[in-house]
Amino acid sequence: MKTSETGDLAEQKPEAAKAKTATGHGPGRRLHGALAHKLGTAILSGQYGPGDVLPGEVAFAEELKVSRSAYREAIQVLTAKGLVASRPKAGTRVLPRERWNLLDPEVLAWAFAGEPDVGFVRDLFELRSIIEPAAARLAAMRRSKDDVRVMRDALAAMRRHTLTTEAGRAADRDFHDAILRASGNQAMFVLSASIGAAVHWTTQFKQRSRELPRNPIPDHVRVFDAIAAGDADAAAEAMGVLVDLALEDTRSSMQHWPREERA
Amino acid sequence: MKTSETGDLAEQKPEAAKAKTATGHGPGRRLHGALAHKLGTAILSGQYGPGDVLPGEVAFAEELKVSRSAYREAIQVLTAKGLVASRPKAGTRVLPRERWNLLDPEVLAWAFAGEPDVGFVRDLFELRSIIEPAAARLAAMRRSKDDVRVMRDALAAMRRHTLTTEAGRAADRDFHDAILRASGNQAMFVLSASIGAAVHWTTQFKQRSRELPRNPIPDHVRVFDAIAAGDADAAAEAMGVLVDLALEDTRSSMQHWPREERA
DNA sequence: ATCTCCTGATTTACTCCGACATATTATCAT
DNA sequence: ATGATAATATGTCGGAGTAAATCAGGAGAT
Repeated sequence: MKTSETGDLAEQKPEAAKAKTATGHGPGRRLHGALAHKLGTAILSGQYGPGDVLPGEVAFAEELKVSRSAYREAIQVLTAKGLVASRPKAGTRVLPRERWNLLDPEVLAWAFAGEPDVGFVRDLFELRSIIEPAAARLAAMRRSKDDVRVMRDALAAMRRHTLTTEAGRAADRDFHDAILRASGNQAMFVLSASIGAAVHWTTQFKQRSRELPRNPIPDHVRVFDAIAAGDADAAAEAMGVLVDLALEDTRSSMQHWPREERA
Repeated sequence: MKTSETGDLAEQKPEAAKAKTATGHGPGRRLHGALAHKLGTAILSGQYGPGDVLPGEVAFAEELKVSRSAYREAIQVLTAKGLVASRPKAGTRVLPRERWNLLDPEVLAWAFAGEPDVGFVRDLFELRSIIEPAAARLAAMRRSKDDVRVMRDALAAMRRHTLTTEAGRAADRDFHDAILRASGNQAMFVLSASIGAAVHWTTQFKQRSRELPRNPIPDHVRVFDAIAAGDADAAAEAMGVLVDLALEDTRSSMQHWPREERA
């Protein structure tokens, strides 16, 4: 992959892919970034639960073989994402889940780094089933010619590569991204980063379990046609079907899909 | 609750409100937190636009009269929220708006710290008009007795204090929070922090311009009754009306509401 | 002569270290 | 039980050294 979630800037640069972007010296990111990833996944995986208090700065930093500065910067990242909070004397403790910015792309990545919580995946799809049809409706009303072109290109790329390849999955993300962008709503487009991540991870899951049982192209074509034609109701309807089918595929590929009741 | 956006931990503590939470020694938060706020608002207000590169660490830290440690920790916070990215030699530059986590509660607070962008407010209400009716629908199907009780209490508090008081606005937030929570969807509840912030700031706006022209209680009662009765369609419908009315009020209180076209 | 590619030099962020300041909790005396 | 006091962990500071990426220069090929 071309580093999709690792925070890289300078995308205005035409191309400088030296193919050896992964320096390989252990942490690809900077040290504090790698630390934040390590601690973030530890928290998301439940290794440190809400209310738990982490070891003291000096002790923990020494245990992790990093300086206090690097450790503190990592903690600031986690604090910014609502995972932990620090106070003098009281130490650094993990906040209740309600405070976590679960829709933050990086947090989402951490959540899917290990075995993802099936309940959370269900919630994400439920959110998709609400957001994306509405976005498709707005996109049908507001899309520009440029939006349509991007969607058409992404669709063609999907057809060419199929979802079995990374390029195909990237095209899938591009397609959904283009719709969110065409909705003309900044706040909604921000969710595309979150939803895109969710789609990415779950698609990977489907991939892992078995061959794709369904050809996703026709569903996408229906959505595209409706948006291109400016038919808002049809776009929303088609997108609703698409998400439902994706949910169905994901559900069947996850062993036991619980209908857990909320506590 | 007091201190809605200031990151306080230890809410499990029964009560330790010393009433002097605002220490008053200038920055209420820690220094790096105050710095992040300062820089964040500067970026959100457009003082530093996307692509701009900030002064070097040493120079900027000295100019701000803080140590490089504090400055760097603040930058890590901004980086975690997608506002900036740093690279050796290249410096620290502001990322394009698309990368900003605009739904992060803290970022939202920074966005509303100055004169808020009317287009962005419109987008937030549009998002509300999509999320909240859907959440109300789910809440009608899944609400527990406890959820209903919380909503009833919040409604009573709203009636008692009215939206002219801070307590009343807090009750309003609690009401909407309770609905999002009752939806039984973690991902959706996370949005309540964002939506709640948006409601808070816009309500404050309405307050600033003139007396509330409309009594919000009846709308809320209709939503509550439908959820309590378990009528999903009625709940979604009532919530849709509520958001539309709130949008109408906000629109009329902002001088010129542009129907700007997207670039 | 122009362009490409490689090489090195400079600038900048990154990491580390040790010390002090501050805030909060816990302890102890009243 | 209440207040002052001490202990402890986070917060802040300043400097030194490392690693990395960009820019400039030069050798080579077109």
